[in-house]
Amino acid sequence: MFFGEYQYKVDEKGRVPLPPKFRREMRETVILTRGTEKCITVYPSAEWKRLADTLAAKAVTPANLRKLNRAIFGSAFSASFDRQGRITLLSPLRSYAEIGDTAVVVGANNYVELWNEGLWKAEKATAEEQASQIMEGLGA
Amino acid sequence: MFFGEYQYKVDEKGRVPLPPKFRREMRETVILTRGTEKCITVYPSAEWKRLADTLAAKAVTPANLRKLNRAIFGSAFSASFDRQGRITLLSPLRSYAEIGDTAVVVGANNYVELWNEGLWKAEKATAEEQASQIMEGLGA
DNA sequence: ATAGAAGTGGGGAGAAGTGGGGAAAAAGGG
DNA sequence: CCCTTTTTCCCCACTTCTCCCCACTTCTAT
Repeated sequence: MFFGEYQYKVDEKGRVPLPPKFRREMRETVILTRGTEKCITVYPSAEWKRLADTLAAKAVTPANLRKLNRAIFGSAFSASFDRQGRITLLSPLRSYAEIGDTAVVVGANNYVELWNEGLWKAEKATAEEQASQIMEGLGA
Repeated sequence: MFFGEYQYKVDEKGRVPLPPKFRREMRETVILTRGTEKCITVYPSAEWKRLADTLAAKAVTPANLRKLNRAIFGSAFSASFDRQGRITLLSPLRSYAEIGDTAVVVGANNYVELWNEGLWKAEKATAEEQASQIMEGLGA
């Protein structure tokens, strides 16, 4: 389970450390994809396989499945940790998420997201608002 | 069950003791999050898991679930007790709750809150006022 | 009065964050 | 086809911070 929010520097080579707690849950290799929102999503490879299978099972026609495959696997990249616990972000992903020399690493249960600092602030504000509304509804 | 109000010093390293009675109910690890009001909320890990599950179950769409995940998991941090019964507050949480060199520890049934002294006084005043109004309404 | 528990403070070992260098592989041009 | 240039990947080194342990003081209860 991934949780917490951490800020790291991205060096000139596009390397970003992940928090030690996260590394321990990600054996060696991870999968990076474009998030639906403007961020990079990081999956442990086991979780990624599970997700891919689930999606494939939902495709109703072969043509549909091929399209899905292209979308899913086409924009996925694998990355592995160097001895310092960093992964290297490929430039297409990095520019998509608008990540410059700073990245925010966010744990989201069974996956991890990488955000541009400003974009994350905005997203976080709306996310917390929704959450607190739900909590009100729970009578908590 | 947590109740009572205690005042402790926060040392330079951000460490705060919790009352011995509280420690006994929190085995080793606790979860710290940003409170809805300006404070830090401390959950026993089991309690937090229950809360997280309850919230996540309220999601109606995948997009909604992602947002909730960010709010729930993104602002949660784990902490454990040192041999003196203290936990260390991470600076993002600490600055959010405006906790300097003093913290008020408040028991609130199944969780615990950490407050800035002044903010707590203000909150307490309004809380007591509202509570008595509510009790009137209940005929208690 | 004394013993135990709790509050408070500081120091040291180890881990984590950050930046740079060099070898191997890949790409491109002659 | 070979040589040159560039890029990628991996390893190393330095600094900072975190975590864990120890010590002292204060309070409480017997």
